[in-house]
Amino acid sequence: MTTADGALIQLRAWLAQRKLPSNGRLPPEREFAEILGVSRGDLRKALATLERNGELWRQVGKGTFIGTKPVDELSVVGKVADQSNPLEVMNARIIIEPIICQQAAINAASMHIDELNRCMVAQRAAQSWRQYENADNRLHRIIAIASGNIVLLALFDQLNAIRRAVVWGRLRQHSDAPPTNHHSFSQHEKIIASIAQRDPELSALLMREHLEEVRHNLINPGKIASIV
Amino acid sequence: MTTADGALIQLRAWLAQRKLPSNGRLPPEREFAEILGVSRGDLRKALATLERNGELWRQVGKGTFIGTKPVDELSVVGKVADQSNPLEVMNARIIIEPIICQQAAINAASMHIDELNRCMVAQRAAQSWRQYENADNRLHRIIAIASGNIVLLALFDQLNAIRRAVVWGRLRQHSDAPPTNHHSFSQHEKIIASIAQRDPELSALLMREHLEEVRHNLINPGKIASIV
DNA sequence: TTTTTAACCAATACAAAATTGATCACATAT
DNA sequence: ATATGTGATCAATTTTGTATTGGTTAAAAA
Repeated sequence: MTTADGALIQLRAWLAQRKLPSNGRLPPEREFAEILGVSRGDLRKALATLERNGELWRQVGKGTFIGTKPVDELSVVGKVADQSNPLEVMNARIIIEPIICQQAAINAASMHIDELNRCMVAQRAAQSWRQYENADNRLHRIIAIASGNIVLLALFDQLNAIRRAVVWGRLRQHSDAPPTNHHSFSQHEKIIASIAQRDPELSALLMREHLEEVRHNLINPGKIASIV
Repeated sequence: MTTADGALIQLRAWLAQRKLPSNGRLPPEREFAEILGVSRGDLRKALATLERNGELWRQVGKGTFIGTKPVDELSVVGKVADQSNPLEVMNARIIIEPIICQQAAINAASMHIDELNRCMVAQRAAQSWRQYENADNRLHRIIAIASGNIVLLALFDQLNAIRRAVVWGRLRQHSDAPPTNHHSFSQHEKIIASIAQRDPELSALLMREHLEEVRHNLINPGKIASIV
C-alpha cells in the first residue's frame, strides 16, 4: 500500500466522522493536508479519486465541495456565447427547432395559426431589416409557444438569447433596406401550412430544411448573410 | 423649435456619422452633453425619445447602448418552474434528450465513453439514493457534453435547472437505501453501448424509451417514484 | 527512483473605489 | 412666472486591487 492509498483512507474516515458545513465545502488543500497529516500531493490524489467518482468537485479559486457541481444557471448566456460561435449555434437550432415545430403541429391552437399568419403579413410588409428580423423572431417564437410546453418555450428563449449574444458585436453590415428574400417567405408559409394541417413530421422536415438553408447562407456569405 | 428638439437632431446626426464601438455603447451622459454642445437635460430628453422608439436602451451604472435591450435570462428558471409541473418537464426531456443523445453517438470521444462507463460503476456501487442520483445526473450530463455542442449542453443544463426547481419541495420520500432499480441500469448500459458503437438512431430510441419508462413511473407512483 | 516540499500560475472571491443613469433642488434667464 | 440649465445626491454597476485556492512544475529530500 502506497502512502497515497493511506491518504485516501484517512480522507474517507475524516469525511465519515466530520459533519460538513452546509455548503459542503471542505478545508483548502494546504490546511487539509496538515489536518490529515499527509502531503498535499497525496491528498490531491485522494481528492482526484473521489472527484472521478463524482463524490465531490473542485474549482480553482473556489474550493473543494462535496456532491455534484451546481450548474450556474445565471449569466450562462454570456459564458456560452464566449465559448461558442455562430455555426455551432446554428447547428443547435437545426437540432432543436424542428422538434419544437413538430410539437407545434401536434398542439397548436387555431389562435396560434392566426398569429403565425399575421407574422407573415408583417414580414412581407417590412420596410427595414430591423422590422423584418423582428417579425421573423416573433414567428419562430410563436411556433415555440404553440408547442404547448412552457419548458420547451423556455429552452427556445435560452437558445435565442445565446444566438443574440454570439452574433452580438459581429459584423451586421446588412443595409437598412427591406430584404428581398422571398424564398424564405415561401419556406415560412409552407411551415405554417404544415402546422395548420397537423402534419408533425412534415413540419419538422420543413423547419429543418429552412434552417439548413439559413446555415448554408451563413457559411457561404453571398447576397444574404443574415441569420434568419 | 425648442432646444430639446435641436438636441435630438444633433444626436441623430452624431449617430449617423460616428462609428460606434462593437458593443454599441455611446459616451456617458455628462461627456456626451459636452461633445454635442447641449445641456444634459436636453440630451436626456433626446435619448428618452430614441429609447421610446426602441432604438437604444439605458441602464443605471451601465450606460446607454444602441439596439434592443438583451433579455434578462436571470431567474427565468424560477418563473418557468412556477408555471410548469413535473410531467411537462418530463415531456420536454423526452423531446430534447434523445436528440442530444443522438448527437453524442455521432460526436462522442473515447474519453467520454470511458467517463460514462465510470458513471455506471459509480451508480452500481452507490450506497445511498443521493449517490445514485448524483451518478445518474452525471451520466446524463456527460452525454450532453459528448454531443460536442456547447449550446446543446447549455440547453441541457437549463432543462436540468428547471427540473430541479420544479421537483424541489415535492414528494421525494424515497429512503436512503440504495435503489435496486436494475432495469434502469441495463437501460443506461444499452444507451452507452449504442453511443460507443456510433448508432445515432438507436441511441435516440433507447434514450426515449428510457425516459418514457421514467415518465411511466412518474405517473404511476409504484415502487419507484423518483425522477431518474 | 519516489516522495515531499516549495514556489509560482491562473481562476475566483471579496471589498473598496470609480463610473453612470436617474432624480431633485436651486439658481438663472427670458 | 415659467422654463431651462447647473450642481448635488442616490442607487446600480463596473472597475480595480488584494487575498485565497486549486493546478502545475521543479528542486530537494527520502
